[in-house]
Amino acid sequence: MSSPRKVSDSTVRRLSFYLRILKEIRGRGVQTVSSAKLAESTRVTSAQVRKDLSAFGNFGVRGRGYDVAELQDHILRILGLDRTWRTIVVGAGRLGSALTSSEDFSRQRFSIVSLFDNDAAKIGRRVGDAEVRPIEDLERFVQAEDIQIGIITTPAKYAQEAADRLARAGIRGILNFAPTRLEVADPVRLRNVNLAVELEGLTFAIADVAGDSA
Amino acid sequence: MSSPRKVSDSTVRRLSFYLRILKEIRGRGVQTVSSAKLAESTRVTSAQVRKDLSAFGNFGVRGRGYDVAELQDHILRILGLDRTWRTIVVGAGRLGSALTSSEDFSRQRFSIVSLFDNDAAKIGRRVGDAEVRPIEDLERFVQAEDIQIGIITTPAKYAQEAADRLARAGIRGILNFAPTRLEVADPVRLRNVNLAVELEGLTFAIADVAGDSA
DNA sequence: AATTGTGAACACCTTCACAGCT
DNA sequence: AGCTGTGAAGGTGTTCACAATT
Repeated sequence: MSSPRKVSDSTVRRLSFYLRILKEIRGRGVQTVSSAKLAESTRVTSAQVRKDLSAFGNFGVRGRGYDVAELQDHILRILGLDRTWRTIVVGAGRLGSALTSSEDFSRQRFSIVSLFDNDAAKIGRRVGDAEVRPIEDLERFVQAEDIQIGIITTPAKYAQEAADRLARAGIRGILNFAPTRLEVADPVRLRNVNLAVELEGLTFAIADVAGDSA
Repeated sequence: MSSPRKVSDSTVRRLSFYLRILKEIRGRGVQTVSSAKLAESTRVTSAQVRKDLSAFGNFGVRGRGYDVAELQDHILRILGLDRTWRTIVVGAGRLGSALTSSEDFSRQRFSIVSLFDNDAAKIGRRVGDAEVRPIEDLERFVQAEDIQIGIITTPAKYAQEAADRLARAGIRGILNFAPTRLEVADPVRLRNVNLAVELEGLTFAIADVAGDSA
């Protein structure tokens, strides 16, 4: 619906935070919110909030602020959360299983439909509502079940193969937790979460005298 | 050891990537590496690699490049990985348990010594080498066992209490997986990993026509 | 009176390009 | 000849500050 020129990753991340605040204050029955109030709750400046939002439209009313429900709907649509995303997890280890059962996913509009693994011992096991299937069935399953998102939680050595299978099957986005750089061809979107990098960022900040908490 | 003025978060993240590449090529017996080679493997420019490294010292040799083993040692020290970090997990749910057993942690210099939970049913349970203890024992344990890092994997509503306990006990850094903004006072370092934000960043990129894969 | 939307200023980060060292 | 280290240029993201609007 929207067609912004270029939106920074930081802006998109902040939209997620605004959304969380909006949900909370909407639950308290508040009708209207100012950029200053949103800024306070998310630890950014009010100008930042207004710039972020104005990249997608003029959602506010001068002198009054933003309508909470309306703004929430706008951001949901911008982030593509006005629909359910059919998702699979590749790698049915502890992390994959934990994510599958996580409330973060089910409470949002993400439905984890199945897990895949190459370990015969895990096939058929149930994790929440999903079942673990053999990796060989991945392509067929993605196409038959109209899966849009794949989450990779395999060991690093299998992650590229997982990405290739997902890409071949026509997946639209990949969230990669394996500690390795993946190659994916153009229409597929890739996002990485690397736990070691986060921990090392923390030890750097602790070990060093410099830096500032975030 | 080093005392750089100000180092950006992006630089620190890239150091983690360089480290991974260095480990790999060192394993292959390579002695020397150029910024161009490091850049190629990590998808940045060679100038970026040199700038990142030069913030901490002159590690390279003009005309020759960087000594692989030496550079690895430097980065390990910079990131505070030349020691073992005693760590606890607060929230012994699926995610906390998965992280505790994760190779990412044990393979690096992180030792997860114990988990804490407020659910009586979980107390005493073992996860890998660690045992789940009651949350009330946290402060005493952190001090007695000289714990430096706390990982929060509780539900959002308990996360601030967990952070307060950790801070009170004198923890040095917190890695927070709970989807909420935590307040921590000054000497404590905080880093957040928010799975919902990552997923929403992905759906934004898919839903929208704009953007570029990363 | 309050608060948005935004051009301009500012700060930060990345890339260029080359002098300097081996 | 090859490659680093870095000042300068270029680019991107953030904050300021104020005109516009209710």
